[in-house]
Amino acid sequence: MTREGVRPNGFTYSIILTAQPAVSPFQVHAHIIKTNYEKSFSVGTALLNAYVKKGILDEAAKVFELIDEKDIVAWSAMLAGYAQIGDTEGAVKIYRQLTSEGVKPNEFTFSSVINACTAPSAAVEQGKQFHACSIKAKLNNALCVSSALVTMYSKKGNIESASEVFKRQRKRDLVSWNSMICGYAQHGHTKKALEVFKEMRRQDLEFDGITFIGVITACTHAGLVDEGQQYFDIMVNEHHIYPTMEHYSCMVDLYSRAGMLEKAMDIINRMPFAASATVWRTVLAACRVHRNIDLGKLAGEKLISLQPHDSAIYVLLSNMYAATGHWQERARVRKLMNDRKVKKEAGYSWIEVKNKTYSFLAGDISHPQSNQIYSKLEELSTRLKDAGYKPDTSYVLQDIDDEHKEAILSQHSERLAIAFGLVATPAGAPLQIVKNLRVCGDCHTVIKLISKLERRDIVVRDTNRFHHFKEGLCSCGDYW
DNA sequence: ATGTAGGATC
Repeated sequence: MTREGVRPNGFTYSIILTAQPAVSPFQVHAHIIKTNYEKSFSVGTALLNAYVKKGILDEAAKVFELIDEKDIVAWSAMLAGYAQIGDTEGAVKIYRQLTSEGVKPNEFTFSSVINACTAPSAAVEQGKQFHACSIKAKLNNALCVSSALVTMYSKKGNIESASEVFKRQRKRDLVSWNSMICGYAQHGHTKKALEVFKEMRRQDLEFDGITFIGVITACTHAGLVDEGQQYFDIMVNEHHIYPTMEHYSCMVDLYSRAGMLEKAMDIINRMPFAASATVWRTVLAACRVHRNIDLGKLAGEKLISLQPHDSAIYVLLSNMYAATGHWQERARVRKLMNDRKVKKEAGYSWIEVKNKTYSFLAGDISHPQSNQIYSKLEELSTRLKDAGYKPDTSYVLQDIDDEHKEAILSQHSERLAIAFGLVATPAGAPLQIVKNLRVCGDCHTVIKLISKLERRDIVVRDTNRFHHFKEGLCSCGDYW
């Protein structure tokens, strides 16, 4: 077109920027600058969105700034960019700017800003506030807003509100149903997840691959191995949905978590893809739990070759060697880690108290109320022991004496966060904790006891799922 | 004729 001397206009750029597979936004950007289309809101929005899809957010923000008259579509596109990278503060800032300039948010705006509130570090209250705003704007019933709300509430640990939003929906589409199934699945509310699925069947609705990811995950979290396999078969044979890598990952997780590692390997060997890092990670984690050192070694080495800079892999592998007393192997992995300058990700826990988020590292003493936190932990320690608790030091994988191990356990980040929650909130108030790693077995035992001793409902979200602790028991039934 | 949205396993 340009060779024949036809000048592109705004439509040309918008169309080419949304073409699939995506073209390089940098290249088109150059043409846009040359022909002076940077200020156009439609071209600018398409361009910034192209940068967002590539994850280049600062470039997207620069493009956004240059748009002359930013309409709600341009604002929403920028907001969606921040939401996509999980930058809650950036998204909230954009929302405030657009409303203060008198621009009226639409359903896309709310859907994105609520989506931005699903980030682990975002305060639960934040999402709730945008829910309220969407009600005021009469946009809360839009499909994309409702499903964003269901996902936000369930990811923030509030499955009751998620299901409330879902129940009140008069109109639903596939995404609405999938959001609810996946929410229940992540909370380990297997029965409810399957009930929602059954309701879809009763109404003769269409499913897609994501529906079954939710359903199989629900089975995984309850150890329903046969049922999980049945749903996979139904998906393939009755609904002719072609399983993706993600489905095979779920199946490998289903079997390996239940300790059926041979069956898991069978799937890996027979699936039509090379196993992804996710698959091997699942296997490795299960090998650590079920103490299968040979397979763990295989999975660990595969993983290290696939992702040589992922610290979590080295940690899992070295922990497995430590847990089985293979100290030489453990030293080898640690050395590899040092040689490659791979640093372990620190374990963090967050707790929200009065709309503020507090974060804790293991052994953290930086909090202003540190003294109170540690004396609460002391007090709890005595009461826990009276209640029959014995620390399980096998979760401490340093080669040190038992007394030190107990001290390390007692200062895990989730315990500090809970102790702070106990002293900083009124008696009986529920606590919500978020953790960036998996909760350890000993902490799991302790939190169950604390929920009983202190009469508190405690919800812990780790990297895998939610644990609802209540009256000495956990919703996961000790299977996670 | 063009630009913005929600649901996925580790």
